[in-house]
Amino acid sequence: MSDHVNEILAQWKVERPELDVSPMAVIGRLTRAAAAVQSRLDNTFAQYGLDASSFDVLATLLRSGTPYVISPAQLSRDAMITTSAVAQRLNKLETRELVSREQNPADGRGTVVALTDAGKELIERVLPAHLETEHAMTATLSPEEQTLLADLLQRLTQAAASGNS
Amino acid sequence: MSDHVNEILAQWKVERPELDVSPMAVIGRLTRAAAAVQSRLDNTFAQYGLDASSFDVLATLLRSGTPYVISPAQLSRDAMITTSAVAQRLNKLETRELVSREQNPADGRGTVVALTDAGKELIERVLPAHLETEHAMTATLSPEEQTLLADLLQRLTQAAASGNS
DNA sequence: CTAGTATACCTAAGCGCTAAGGCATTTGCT
DNA sequence: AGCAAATGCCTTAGCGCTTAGGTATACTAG
Repeated sequence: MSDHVNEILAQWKVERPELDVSPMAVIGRLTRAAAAVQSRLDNTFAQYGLDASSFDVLATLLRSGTPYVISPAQLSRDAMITTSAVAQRLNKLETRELVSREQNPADGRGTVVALTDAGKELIERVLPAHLETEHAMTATLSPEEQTLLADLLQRLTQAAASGNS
Repeated sequence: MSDHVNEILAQWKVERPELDVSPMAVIGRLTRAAAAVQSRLDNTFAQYGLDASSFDVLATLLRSGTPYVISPAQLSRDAMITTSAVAQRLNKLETRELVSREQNPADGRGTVVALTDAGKELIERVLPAHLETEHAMTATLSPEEQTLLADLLQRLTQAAASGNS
C-alpha cells in the first residue's frame, strides 16, 4: 500500500493535520487507475494504427448492427463529446476510408456515417485484441470483485453527476 | 443499473454474442467515473479562477511544506506529466505571480519553483472547498466501501501498469 | 404561407498535452 | 584535466478536445 497516493496523504497529514483528506484516497486512485488503464489500451490500438477516439467510433458503428450506420449526433451522445469533436474524428476516419458520410435521406440537414468494408474489417480485427487487453487487466480481480468495483464506480459516478453544473 | 454502460453491453450481447465483453463493465465505468468526478472538481477550481492543472501545482507546493519550494523535475514526477508540460504550467502561474522561478543554488542547470504569498493565500482558500467537493462525492460510500474501492482501484492500476510498454 | 426558432453539422481558434529538439551545466570516465 | 554522456529546463510543432460562430434545413405559430 505504499503507492504514490499514500505519499501524498502522508504529506498532507504532516502539513495540514486538521484537514480530512480521506476522500483523496479514493479520488486520487480513481484518476490514476483511469490513466493507467487508458495508457495500456492505447498500446493495443496503436498496434493496429488506431487511437482510442477512432476505435470508439468504429466500435460504436459495429455494435449498432447492420447496416452499420449512425448519425453524428448519436455518436456525439455515445462518446460524450461535442459534435465538433465528432466531425473532426470523422474527417480523419473518412480520409482513411474507414467510414463514409452520406446524405441522411430522412433529414436534409443530416448526415449519416457508415462503416466501410475496410472499416468493418479493421474493427473486427482490433476488437478481440482490445478485449484481450481488457481481460488481462481485469483478470487480477475475481468476478465478484469486478461486479463490486463496477457497482461502486457507478454509485460514485451518480454522486459526481448529481449536483454538477 | 440501467446506465449507459449497460446499454453498450446489451448491444454487444446482441451483435457479438460469442465475445466475452464483461471486462467492459469495469473499464467502461472506470472511465466514466473518472470523467464525471473530474468534471465536478473542475467546477470548484473554476470558482477560484483555477483549473485542475494549476491547482495540482499549487497543492503540490503547499503540501511540500516550508519553504514551499520544489524543482520542475519533481513536479513532473508528482503530476505524472512531461517536463515540458510543467514548464508551460509554470509559465502560466508565473504570469499570475502565484509561483516564482529562481536559480537553483545547488545546481547551475536547475530552477526552483517557489509558492508566492499570493499563491499560498489562494491555494489555502481553494483547498477546503476542493475537499468539500470531494467529500460530497465520496460520502455516498461508507468508509468501508471507500477503503474497498481504493484497494480495488490500486490493484487494477498495478495490473494495468505491469505489462505496459 | 411566412417569420422566427430550433436542429444538424461544420470550420476556425484557443488550450494543454506530448514529442522533438535545443542549450547550458554537471557527472563520470580515462 | 578533458571530453563524452547525462541531466535539467525550455521552446516549438502537432494533436484532439472545447468554445464560438457559420450555414443549411426543419419545425412551429400566427
